[in-house]
Amino acid sequence: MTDSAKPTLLVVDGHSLAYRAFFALPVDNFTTKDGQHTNGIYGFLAMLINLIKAEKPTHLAVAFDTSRESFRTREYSDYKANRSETPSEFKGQIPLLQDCLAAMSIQVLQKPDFEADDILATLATQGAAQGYNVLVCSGDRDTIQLVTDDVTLLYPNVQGVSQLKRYDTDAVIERYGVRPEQYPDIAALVGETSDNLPGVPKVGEKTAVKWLTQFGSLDALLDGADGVTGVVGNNLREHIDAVRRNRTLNRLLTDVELPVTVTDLEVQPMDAQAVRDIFARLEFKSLIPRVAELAGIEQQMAAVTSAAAMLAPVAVEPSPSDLAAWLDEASGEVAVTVTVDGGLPHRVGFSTADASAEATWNAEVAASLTPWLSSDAPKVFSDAKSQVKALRRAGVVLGGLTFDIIVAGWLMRPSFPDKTLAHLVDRYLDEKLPEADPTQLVPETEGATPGQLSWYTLRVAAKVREELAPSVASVLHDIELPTLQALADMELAGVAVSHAKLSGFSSELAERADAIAQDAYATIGREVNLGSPKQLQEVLFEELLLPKTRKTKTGYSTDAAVLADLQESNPHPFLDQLLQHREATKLRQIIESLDTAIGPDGRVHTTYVQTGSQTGRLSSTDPNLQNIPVRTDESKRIREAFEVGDGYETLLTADYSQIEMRIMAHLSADPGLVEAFNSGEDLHRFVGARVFAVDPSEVTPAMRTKVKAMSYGLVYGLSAFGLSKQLRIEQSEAKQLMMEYFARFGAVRDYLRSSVEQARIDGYTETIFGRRRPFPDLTSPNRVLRENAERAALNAPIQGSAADIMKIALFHIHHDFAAENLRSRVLMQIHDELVVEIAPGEWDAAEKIVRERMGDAADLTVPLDVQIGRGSDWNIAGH
DNA sequence: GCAATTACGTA
DNA sequence: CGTACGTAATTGCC
Repeated sequence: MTDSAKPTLLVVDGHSLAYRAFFALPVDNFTTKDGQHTNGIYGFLAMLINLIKAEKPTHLAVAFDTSRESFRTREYSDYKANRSETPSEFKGQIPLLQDCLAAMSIQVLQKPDFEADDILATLATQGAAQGYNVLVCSGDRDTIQLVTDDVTLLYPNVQGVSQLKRYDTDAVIERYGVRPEQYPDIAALVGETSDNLPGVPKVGEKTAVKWLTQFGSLDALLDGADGVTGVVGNNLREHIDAVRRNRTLNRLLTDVELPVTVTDLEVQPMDAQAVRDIFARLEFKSLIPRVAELAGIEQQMAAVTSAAAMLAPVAVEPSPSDLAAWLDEASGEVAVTVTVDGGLPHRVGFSTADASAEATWNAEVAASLTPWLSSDAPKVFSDAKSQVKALRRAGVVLGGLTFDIIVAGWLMRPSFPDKTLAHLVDRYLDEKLPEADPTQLVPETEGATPGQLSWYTLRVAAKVREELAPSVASVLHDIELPTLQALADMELAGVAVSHAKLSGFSSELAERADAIAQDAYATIGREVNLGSPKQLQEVLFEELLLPKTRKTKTGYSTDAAVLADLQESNPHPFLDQLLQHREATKLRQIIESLDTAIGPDGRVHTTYVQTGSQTGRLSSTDPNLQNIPVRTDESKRIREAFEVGDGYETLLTADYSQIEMRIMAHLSADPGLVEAFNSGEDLHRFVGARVFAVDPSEVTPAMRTKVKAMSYGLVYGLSAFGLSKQLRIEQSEAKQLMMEYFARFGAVRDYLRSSVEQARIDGYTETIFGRRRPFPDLTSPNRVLRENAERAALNAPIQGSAADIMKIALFHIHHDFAAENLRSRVLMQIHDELVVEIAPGEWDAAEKIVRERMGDAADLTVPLDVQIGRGSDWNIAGH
């Protein structure tokens, strides 16, 4: 029992426990999508969390070995020499584990030349002397010697680390028959196989205990060794030096000099955001709430000493005219929050540095506030787009949008999911946004009102601005905020989709899928769920006995590439039937989701997620209009359902051709590639002619396919292995192709190399327009993480610059259409393509704007080529 | 009911 | 062992 009046010090041997967890947990179940093994980290943290929860330590530290070498190996070179090489899968986990502990504000201690247990011994001794209850958690038996009335050992059971056994003095006596301080004497006599310390032959615990009880101490035993009879007595006399050596080596040091004292180990509040970040990276979803629970306890404790968070002022609710007058007089920026109900404004709230006000949206409020809302008076929002849309539905065109904290937060940290005001309040203000609990009918806590939300928004904006690099700020103001307004209008406009065209096709595909399924069942003689990879594996690899394919986490892959390979090596009708079934059902899925998304206005309104990618691209959801099939004949029928809407004349599509390769030419300034784009020749033909040293007219389709794959692959960091795989050629041939390619376009390789190197130095990549993406993993000692980061870093400036260019073109077009009073409007953006709905009589004017704005969006050393199409539906217009 | 996994559509 | 996304179905866990 612990004395609750005393503080509790918990010291943990990180290395030995993580190592046990590593072997106890199946590595297959603990691997991130990046390939990082996490079983040791996970097992250790799960144990530590349970331990903290159960023991509630007031002071805490985790110690690590720095390497296998220590003063002990210098004294006895065979110490631990029999241990097998530490698996590399484990080694890489230790730095990540230490990152986790740092995020949890847990003190990590290690010291060259000493083992973790020496640090534990030193801290335990200090702690006990200073009146702490001390808990030592270690997987090394030598720590038994530390147990006293004040020091308890927590030792893992044989299996894993989930169960810890408590050793106090009585428990040690019960288990080993001697007092804790005598345990090293026993160990010295018996020896420790795991440390490569042989003891006295034929002497086990029983004999050792008997001797010690008989002689009273190890010294007395060794002095009186001549009096010990029998074979074991002879053995003892012969191995007396080994015993002395063992006893020296297994004595833990209690006077290691450390940079901290026990009082410095007081439990600190966790950095909640850092914990979430690193746990998310390691994909420890289930651990996050468990840590949060702990953090809650700690924050309560910490709150006693730290100042209470500022409380949001109660917003006043003035008359509409007073509110408008107050806004007009506001000197600086005003934060605005519009709550939306049924797509329309419901409540509006405003906050300046020193006051907040709010109102319920109605005709009178709308009339009073519209002039200010549509003016250039500076306004800050949190996630403006949905609010901009609501206002626009109410007839108000928002002006003066100068900051959006969600977009700005994303620009600074595009990889982190700070997608709500609450996240940002947490991260930048270190406060909790009051939120109503949606699971409770009568919430215990009130949610913040719009005025209060604005107050938080304004304060977050100030913090975010401080951290915003100038180049990123310019991306926000010059690209993202204008784009936001254009996106709002695109979403509101939607695109007309014909239910009639879709529903017929859908049932046709359903019938086809059904028929294929029946054939497939006949082929294999039973019914299976063709949508279940698990059941398919049984059929393919156990019943049809086809060769095993690429491994996945849960078995063997059955994806299309794998099935195509199988079909080639082991042709079987089932494979084809499965592929066809997949194709039909997938197509039907897409059609169905599209069909159900058609609104009462006959149009589909997607949502563009402006913060949806790490590179600067948009993403599209509910439904995703950026992955509508295009490659096959069947998919054309889907695009035919995207029609010009009532009151409009035709659709226009405009796409950038080879924009990423053009950006590559610009950034690398490769003379060959620049010439390719300035020559007017087909890019792949031109490149093929150079690579294969033939005349452009002699470039065969096969040659063109190869250089095309190579060119596109470059942008993604493709390897010779990947290239050979894709082109189904020998790796040696792929290697040769890459050599020839770089011999002719060497500046491309130089650029790619130097851009990754620069990113390693800076810690981030930057697009032509200054958009940044951090890459902390470029310096990771973990090869998987590092190489993944290198490929992403290679791609980010190219994909990101293309996204910048498209956004610039988009908002310019949007702006020009309005400025020239055209009714024509942009409907969709598919990364390098725009779809525009042209009002009657406006083709020439609209086409000119689109062509010029896209062509002039960036000033590169190569031209931006824009392809324009026209037609009554997306399929026709897209040609 | 939720999360993980697999597969697949786009640029 | 190719970047960036979103969706849907199955499956296993809580």
